[in-house]
Amino acid sequence: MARPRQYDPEDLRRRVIVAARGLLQEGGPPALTARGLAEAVGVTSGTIYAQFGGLRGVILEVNRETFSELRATIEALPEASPEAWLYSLADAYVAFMLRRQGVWQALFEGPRRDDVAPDWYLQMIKQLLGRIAAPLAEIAPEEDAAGRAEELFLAVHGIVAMAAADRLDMVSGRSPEALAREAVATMVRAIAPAQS
Amino acid sequence: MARPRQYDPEDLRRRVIVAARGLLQEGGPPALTARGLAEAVGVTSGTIYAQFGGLRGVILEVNRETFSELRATIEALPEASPEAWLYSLADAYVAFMLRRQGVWQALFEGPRRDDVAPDWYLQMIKQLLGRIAAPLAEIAPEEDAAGRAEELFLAVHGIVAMAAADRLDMVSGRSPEALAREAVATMVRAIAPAQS
DNA sequence: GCCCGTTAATGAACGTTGTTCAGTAACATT
DNA sequence: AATGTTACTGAACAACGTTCATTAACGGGC
Repeated sequence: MARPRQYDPEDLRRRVIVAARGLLQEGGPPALTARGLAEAVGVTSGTIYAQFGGLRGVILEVNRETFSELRATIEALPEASPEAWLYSLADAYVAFMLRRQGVWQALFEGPRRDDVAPDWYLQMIKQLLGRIAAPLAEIAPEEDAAGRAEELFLAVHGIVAMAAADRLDMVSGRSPEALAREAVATMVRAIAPAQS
Repeated sequence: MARPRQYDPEDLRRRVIVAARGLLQEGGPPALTARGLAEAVGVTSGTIYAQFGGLRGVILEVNRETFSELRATIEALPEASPEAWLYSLADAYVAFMLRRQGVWQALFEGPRRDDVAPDWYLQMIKQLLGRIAAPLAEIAPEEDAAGRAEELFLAVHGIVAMAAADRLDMVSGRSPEALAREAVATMVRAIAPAQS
């Protein structure tokens, strides 16, 4: 009852997202333009608007995948003692960002003051915080693990955000990995029960 | 030997910077457009380009003032014990950002990968780090105060950056002030000599 | 007194951006 | 065959940063 789809919509979505990630990766957020993306995929910008509702929609889907991969990466971390696991999480988190700097920048770039974050955004963060809280609770049962997890996450976020913007060297000569590990160490030292 | 300046260049620079801060403050970085700024000041965009070399130049001057005010704010903090001073620094830092969210966002927005930060940028950060390191050194003389200062700064930066982007509520229900103070507390607890 | 060199400032233009939407093309149904 | 419905195009729009030919207005040289 209609013109047949020239592109399989599922396939098209995938190709758009892949192309968008490619553009972000090599040129950062400014490289992700509607026309450039359309050309890379082989359609016109109008088609992308029909499918995603705009560039923000595309970025949102890219971010969804990024978060999803981050979760998978974390789930795949080998089991270890609570403390050791926190270190490997810090390492993995930094490495994850470094391997996708351009895409990572899109995660935090330009959220306008009035747009609401989708639910899955919040859920992903909540899940990540839970993953941090668990080992902290084991290390120091009498501490507020959830609160400490927020704190540790934000500390590492500060490091990673600076590194993602290529500005970490303004603050420190150390590598983001070293700084992230130290943030973990500091938290552990602060909450570990005194072992006189 | 030439057309007289229609505007006192010094006065013009001031008016441009003030207007730019106003636009940033009420609409964030997207509100700072060449034409909008020119109209707000009462000149044409070409004049701004002649004086500042472009929008980046204007933002740079705004940032210089922001940094300068931040330094002044910190210098004006009342003397106190090392630990108490760190808390008031954390408070002042958060309050400073909250009172200038739009301007603050411009500090970290869109530095392209290839542009170098001016010297005074680095100097301001170095100075701030030094101000953090001094009380840390008093609290824990045997620690690497400079390294710890970097660490604490980055932890607070993570909090403040999230809050500046109106995204802190995705991570924590607590206020940025509370989180920043806790970051200080954690650092102090981690490095304070064991007092058993 | 007149002209001219020099500089300040304008504002029209260029290219690119996100976004929209009237068209067009192509199939399913009647 | 005619019609309805949908997918897709691509031209258009407004706004952006930026450039630069043009204009305006003065001091100094003849």
